[in-house]
Amino acid sequence: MASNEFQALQGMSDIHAPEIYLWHMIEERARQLFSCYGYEELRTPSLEKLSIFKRSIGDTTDVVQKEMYAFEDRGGRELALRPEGTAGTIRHLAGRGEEGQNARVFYISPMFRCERPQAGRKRQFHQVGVEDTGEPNPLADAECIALQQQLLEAWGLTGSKIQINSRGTKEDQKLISDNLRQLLDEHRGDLCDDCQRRMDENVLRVIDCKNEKCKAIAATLPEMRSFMTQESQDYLDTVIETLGQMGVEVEYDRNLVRGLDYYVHTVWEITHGALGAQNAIAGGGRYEIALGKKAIPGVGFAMGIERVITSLEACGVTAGQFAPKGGLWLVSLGDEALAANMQLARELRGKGLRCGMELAAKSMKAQMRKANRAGAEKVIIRGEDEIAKGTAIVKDMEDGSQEEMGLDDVLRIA
RNA sequence: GUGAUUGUAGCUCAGUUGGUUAGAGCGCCUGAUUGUGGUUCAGGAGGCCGCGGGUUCAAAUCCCGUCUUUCACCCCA
Repeated sequence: MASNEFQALQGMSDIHAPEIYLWHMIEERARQLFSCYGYEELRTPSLEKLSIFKRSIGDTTDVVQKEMYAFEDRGGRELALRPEGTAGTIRHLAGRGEEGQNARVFYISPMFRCERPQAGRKRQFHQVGVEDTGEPNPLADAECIALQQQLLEAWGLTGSKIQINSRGTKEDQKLISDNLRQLLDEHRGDLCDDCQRRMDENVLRVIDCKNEKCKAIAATLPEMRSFMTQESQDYLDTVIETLGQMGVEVEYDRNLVRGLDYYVHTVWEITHGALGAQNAIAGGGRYEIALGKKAIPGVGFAMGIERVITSLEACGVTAGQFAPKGGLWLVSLGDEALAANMQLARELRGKGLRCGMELAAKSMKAQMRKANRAGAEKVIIRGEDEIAKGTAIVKDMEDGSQEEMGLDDVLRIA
């Protein structure tokens, strides 16, 4: 049915079986691993004040300027659907005072960005992310990256690559920007239009521009880290060294900067070859976010579930592997048996068993076909004859053998 | 937001230079002697040809608009 009437909005999709079983696996394993690291789940509203995003993500970023679903509600309040999870999480933690300054929380939630859809880019997409608040500490950054790596392993994802870099402190960033602006000034005319704009708004973005000319110019510049204090450089080295000791392989990328304003020090990105142009399955970094007077420092990451799924499929991990299978199927013959079997099914299901049955009077053949299609391991046949005798026939769908037995025995076997 | 691309049965797709009742495979339903699935055989149901206009004696097919799909730019997870 290709009619628009029944279609979800552009760039949004209904997630249904069997794919949903992959989602379940992803979410279950994430919750389990996060718990091992002492993270607790946080569910914040999808809708927030627009100002929350402007202040944390950055007023001039593309995400805020042209990708958000922002609107006025009936009371004239400026609101926006969250384009990412960190802002709302920090809003929540900031309200918890001291407790929020040293917290570990994770979320698994839908995010919204009003962009043109393409491979790996939906208007409603889903992220699993964590935030670990606390004063800057390279070990915390390393642990966060290691956790992320372990999560990928738990999902069965292989072939991903972690790239890491540092943006330095806020003070370093001023120095870096000033220096870059000065060095780039003579090349200004050779830069692409976007980068000419970025020169004033956010010079750092010039460094990771994909335009060939810009790339060539960027290659002539000194590494970003060379403009940072020794302390900041040591910070990055410690993160990388610690990860090495933990057996987590990362690749230093001198041009990685990432687009959101709140990042300081460590930033990283995980990419996977199975993806298209949008090849990042995850991104993360250390940040400092000031919603009130006091900035909240922390480190965190977010992973795009849809992109993880694409990558998993390339690794041979499919939804079918996690779909429920087996179970029982109850076959009834005659109205009386149908009514009696409703009660039997209720009992079996109450014991935690998967048990299907046909609720309309259908031929035995039709019921058997359904049982087969449902992948039932055993079929319990209980028609009028069996009810009169107080028995049921249990048939093994694998080898076709069957046996008539008392109802009590049926319950015991099931 | 820009550029390209797609839309025909539940699914995957055919459909000749516009020309009769729009097809296939898979799936679904019903049968092949009484109450037994998968394989086989026979039969059957199921389409506003995305939607709205237009051209024409005639449109799934040509033109315009619109929505949608996919991909890239841009941006990011």
